[in-house]
Amino acid sequence: MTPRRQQILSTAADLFAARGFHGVSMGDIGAAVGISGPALYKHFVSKDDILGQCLLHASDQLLAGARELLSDAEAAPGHALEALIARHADFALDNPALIIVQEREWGALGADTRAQVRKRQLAYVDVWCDALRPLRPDLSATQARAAVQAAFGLLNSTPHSARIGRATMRALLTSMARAALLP
Amino acid sequence: MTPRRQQILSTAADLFAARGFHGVSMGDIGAAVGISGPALYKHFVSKDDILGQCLLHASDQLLAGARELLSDAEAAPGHALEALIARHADFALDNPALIIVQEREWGALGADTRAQVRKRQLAYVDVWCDALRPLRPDLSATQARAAVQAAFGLLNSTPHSARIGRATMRALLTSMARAALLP
DNA sequence: TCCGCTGGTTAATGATCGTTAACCCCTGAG
DNA sequence: CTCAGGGGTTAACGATCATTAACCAGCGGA
Repeated sequence: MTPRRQQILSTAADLFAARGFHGVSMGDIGAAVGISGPALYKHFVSKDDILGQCLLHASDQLLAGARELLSDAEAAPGHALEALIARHADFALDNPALIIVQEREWGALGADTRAQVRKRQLAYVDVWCDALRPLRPDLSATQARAAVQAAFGLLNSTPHSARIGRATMRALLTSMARAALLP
Repeated sequence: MTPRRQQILSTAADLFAARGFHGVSMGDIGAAVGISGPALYKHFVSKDDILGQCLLHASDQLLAGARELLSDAEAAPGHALEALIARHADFALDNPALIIVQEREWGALGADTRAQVRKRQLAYVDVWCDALRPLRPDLSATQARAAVQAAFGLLNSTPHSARIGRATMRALLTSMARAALLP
């Protein structure tokens, strides 16, 4: 991927996170990267395409990171969930815009792209559930999914309140998520 | 407030939650309540006014509910936080649209209305912090705020995953929030 | 009975938006 | 040297939107 494309995607994610997909115009995105409106069509086929690439990229990163963690040999069953929490917290702290856009704008996607993103998101939740259920045999499968989603909500609250140093916030979020998920 | 106004506000909140403020037209809102576009101006001065009333109503309900709880005599310092958690969980389960709109669209408000909503939200966070800090003297004031925001993220995750019975979800969310906030 | 208000209607206006068209400059390979 | 194509530009088109204008039906009180 050319650096221009990456710059556009990153800038667009920031704008989408701040004002919502429909609240950002092609002119806004272009201006934010120093070119002007229609020039974006040299890099993306449409505005929806830009959003789609943002979300595909985000869900890809999360899922790939989680899978990489689990295939790393030292996955003592107790440490898998701990590692997932830490990795997710880092991602949320480093990419607040992607976090916001991913949880907010998936409904604005075309059916095809939405299905692709949805598949990655479900697979990501599955990875978490596989790590959680051995530690929480009291939870049914659906309850485990709901608990994982709630933990995401906790970890993803980062963008809404960033008045604390990054390291402190990381420690706070990870310890809260651990306490919320483990009995 | 006339019932028509309430119907419009509730319907608009659902639409805003589903497609975002800029993704909903006045025609959409009108059609959803059985009247047509411009008729809405007989009840609200503008589209931004509709959003503003939604958010003012939501933040008012949350804050008033919390204050009512605390003024109820039996506020044993340990039970205040517990009651806040339960009340917030109920609100989130009963008004998912208001929860979504409140955390998503406050940036689309005019400066004046945004300030009013912001004041209520900050006051609401303060009520929580006052209930939390006696139980967690290890947290600084800013850390306590961040922890409370994270708990909101957890409790507000309801709309994103409602595949579980209401009672079960309520029990799960409240126990997770309690575990996340208390040592 | 008449009158004014409440809550509707459709048509029109002006702005904005996504997208396309037509054109241009630069640069690097042959 | 040339010349093709990548990456820009501005102008124009059609759609959609928020908002206003003009009009109208029903109804409660003088």
